[in-house]
Order: sequence, then structure tokens, then C-alpha cells
Amino acid sequence: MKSEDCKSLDPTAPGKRESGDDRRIAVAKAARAIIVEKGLEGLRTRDIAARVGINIATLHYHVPTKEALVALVAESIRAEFRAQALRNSREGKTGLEQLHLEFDDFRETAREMPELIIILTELVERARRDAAVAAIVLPLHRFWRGQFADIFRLGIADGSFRPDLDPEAAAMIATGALSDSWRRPDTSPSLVEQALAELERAFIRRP
Amino acid sequence: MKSEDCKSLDPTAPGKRESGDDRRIAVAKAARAIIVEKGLEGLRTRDIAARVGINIATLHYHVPTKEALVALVAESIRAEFRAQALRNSREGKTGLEQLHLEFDDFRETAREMPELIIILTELVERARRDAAVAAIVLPLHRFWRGQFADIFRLGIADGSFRPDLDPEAAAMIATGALSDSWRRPDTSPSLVEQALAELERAFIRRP
DNA sequence: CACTCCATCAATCATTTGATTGAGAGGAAA
DNA sequence: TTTCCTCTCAATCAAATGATTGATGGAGTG
Repeated sequence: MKSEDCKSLDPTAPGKRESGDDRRIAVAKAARAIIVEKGLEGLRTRDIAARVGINIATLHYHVPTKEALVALVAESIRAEFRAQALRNSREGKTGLEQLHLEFDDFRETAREMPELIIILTELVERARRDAAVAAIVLPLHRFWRGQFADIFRLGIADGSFRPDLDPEAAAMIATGALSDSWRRPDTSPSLVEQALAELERAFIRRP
Repeated sequence: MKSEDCKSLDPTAPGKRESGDDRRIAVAKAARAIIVEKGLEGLRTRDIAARVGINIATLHYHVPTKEALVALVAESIRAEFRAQALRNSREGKTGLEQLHLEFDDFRETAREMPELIIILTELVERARRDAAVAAIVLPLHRFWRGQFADIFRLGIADGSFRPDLDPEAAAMIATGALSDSWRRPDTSPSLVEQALAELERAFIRRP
């Protein structure tokens, strides 16, 4: 254990040295904040260093290149999504119940970590050109979509959803609608709720 | 005699001078091509000038600042979407028929102008920080969504769609799913077709 | 022809920005 | 203490990048 002292993010930071891992975490956090403010496009190594309270060279010591920096951010995002996805157990639930759980997860993430999707969007955008980012970010989305597809498959089997439902297509619609609504700055929370309700009506089995 | 030569890249530009409007159009076109290649982030005034075949100073003569340049691109995108949206008449069609027309428009745009959505995505992304871009791009999306909402309203009235359909929410789902599927690089055309079919089943009235 | 304006260019400026270098402080191990 | 490794910084570089300046040729007009 090397660093029981500082940890104060920026203001005073009396302690002199920090372990490498902690620094990398702090760097990722600062980078994410800047991405939220100015976008990936406006991400500057100097700004990160300033926010963490270290020298540019020190930043480069911990994260050698900017590309690695972006990859680090992508990693930190993935970790958070992964953790969130595994919080609620889906065991023994019907398809519809699991869909509701999925919606709850979505609401919770939107409420408590709204910056996550902003960063994720920027990363997806960059993934089109950056293979390293794509390798981290695209599987993340596929995982999310796959989870919806599983839920729909289960729900068709247990009678929650329409028999003629196409699980893959429905999963694509659901994730697409959710991520798009999340991304847009001009969507009110109530409209999101309407969309969630409408998604349920769209896929549910009718008597 | 300084510039009898250049113009090499653009086949339609044998003469020396071009009218201001034509230049601006050429600049917008070049900028869009570069955005597709490298993203808004990789857009450089020099690259644009080189592609158009003019000097950087000349570029700045026509488009004073980079911000204005981005706004110009946004304008050109809007014009194209607007033109596309008004091509097919919706008169006298049922809600379902109009939905099909909307799907056709989507397929056509995806097929013939796939770069449009790439640029639009970048612009939407930037709209979060750039009010000038937001003023052009956000209304564009609202228009699209509004068109879907109108179709759903009509379709509910004429019996094409479910009576309990929420037009606004359905429009949000439809546009969200479509734009998201368009944006993602890893969605196959067949999956898009599946999604379109599923969207129809999701909203249609059941006997 | 004389005058004016549009469009253009070469050259250059002033910053920004990612990255590097070389030196040094502090702790742990020998 | 000496040695070695980790972590840190001031100083600096080289490239890029948006923007500006001053001058020039040509078209249109009176």
C-alpha cells in the first residue's frame, strides 16, 4: 500500500506521490469530465493533467499516448456498464418481468450516470475510425442488444410477447430507441416514459 | 499568370474564377467528404482548400471562420434532407401506406446517400456544444419525428394502427431505431429490413 | 480608358498541442 | 548508507492549424 494520504481529487493535493493505478483512475475520471464538457474533439492532454493536478510529462508517464488515453476511457466506461448490467438478477423471471428490469436499469443509469451515454456516444462515433476503440465499444453494444434479444426469446416462449415477434429485430428497435432517446438533448423524461410504455405495448402479447 | 493550372481535382472547373456561391457549394461538398473520412474532429481548413483546389486564404475569403464552415455544412445537409422529404406526395394515403412510403424514403436515403447520416450524426453530436449547429440540426430531427407522429395519428384514425398507440412515443421509437441502425457500422441490411418489418407489426392494428 | 470590386494567392503569424528530455525526490531493499 | 526503482516536474521541441496580410489579375461599369 503506497498511498493512504492524498486522494483529494484536485483542490489541494498535499500528498506528493500516488500509485500508478490510482493515477490512471484519476486520469480516466478527469478525461471523462472533459469529454462531457467539450467532447472527444476537445480533449487535451494538458487539460487532463491540469485537472488531475499533475505535470504533462507525468501524465505521459502513466498513459504514454493519447490513443492509449482514449482506450483507457473506453475501458473505464465499459467497466461501469458491465457492473451496472450485472446488478440485478434475472433468475426465474418471465420475459415481461425481465423487460421491466431492463427498463429500470435504463432509468437508473439515465438518472445517476447521464454522462455515461454522452461519452459512449462519442466513443461509438470514433469507433468508426479507431479500431482500438471499436474493439472495446462495439462489443458493449452488442452485449446490450443481445440481452434484449434473450429477453424477447424467453418472453415469446413463456407467452409474455407476441408469437410473431422477431427477437433480434425487436432488440435492435429497443436498444436503438433507448440509446437515441438518451443521446438527444431535447427529449423530456416524460417522453422517455411514454416511449418505454409504448415499447411494451408494441411487443406484448394481445389476448 | 498565377493560376492557369490548378483546378486539377474538380472536373467541372476549367476556368479560373468561380462565383462566390459556386465556391461555397464546392467548399461544402469537400468538407462533407472529409467529415465522412475523418470526422468533424479531423476536419481541417487546409484539407478543404486543397480538395477544392484553392488557397487557404481564398477559403477564408468565402467562409470567414471554421465555425461558419460547420454551419455551412449543416445547412447543406438540411437542404438535402428537406428536398428528399418532399419528393413523394402523401396525399390520400392511409396511415399504413404512408408508413411504407416513409420506410421507402429511408431505404433510398440509406442506399443512395449513406454519408448523409454520418455527417448528421457528427453534427448532432456537436450540436450539444454549438448553438449555431443546434439551431439547424435539431429542428431537422424534430421535423422527421413529427412526420412520423402525423402518420401514426392518421393511421390510428383510419384504423391502420392500434387504437392505444401513442403517436409521439411511437414516432420517437421509429426515428430512434432507424437513425441508430443507420449509424451503427455493424448492422447488416437484412437486419434493418427485419427491424422495419417488426416496426410495422409493433404498431399495426390486430384483428 | 479609369475606376472599382471580386476572387485569388504566397507568405507568414501566433497559438495550440502531443510528445520528449534530463534531472531529481522519496521510499524500499541490500 | 548505498543502490535502485517509481514517480514527478520544468523546459522544450516539432508539427499542425486557424487566421491574417498585402498584393495581383481580371471582369464589369461609367
